[in-house]
Amino acid sequence: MTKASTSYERIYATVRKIPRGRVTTYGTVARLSGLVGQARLVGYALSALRDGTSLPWHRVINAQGRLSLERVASSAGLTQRIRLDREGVKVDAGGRVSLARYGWRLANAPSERTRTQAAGDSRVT
DNA sequence: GCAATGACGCTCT
DNA sequence: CAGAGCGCCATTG
Repeated sequence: MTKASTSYERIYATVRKIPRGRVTTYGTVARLSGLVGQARLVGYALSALRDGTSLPWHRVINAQGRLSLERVASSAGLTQRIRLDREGVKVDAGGRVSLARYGWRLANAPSERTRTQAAGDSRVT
């Protein structure tokens, strides 16, 4: 690891808290890590991981309920699928997971939409 | 120090 | 349900 440290550690710590047999999105991890709206950093941190990691990174998927590794066509994508299936998480043929069923969420977390709305959204309630 | 990249999210079409 | 557009920001070259 070159530097990173704090930000990465936060993300890793959050990922470790993900209960087995459940999946969560990068956005959720980012929020719980204090990086509201910075889901990218989560993916970036996980990309820095390597083989032999004790982190359940396979439980972290994107908000679309898809395995992000499929997106980058990585060989690890298959590994993620196998691991999830082994935990009881059914993955669709297209690499999709039912977030409504396995999605892990917390109540006490800031909403990232707040930021998005203030950015350039005009349809206020 | 600047420019480009990225395991993403959300809304609209 | 799928695709396209826009935003946010740290890491890397």
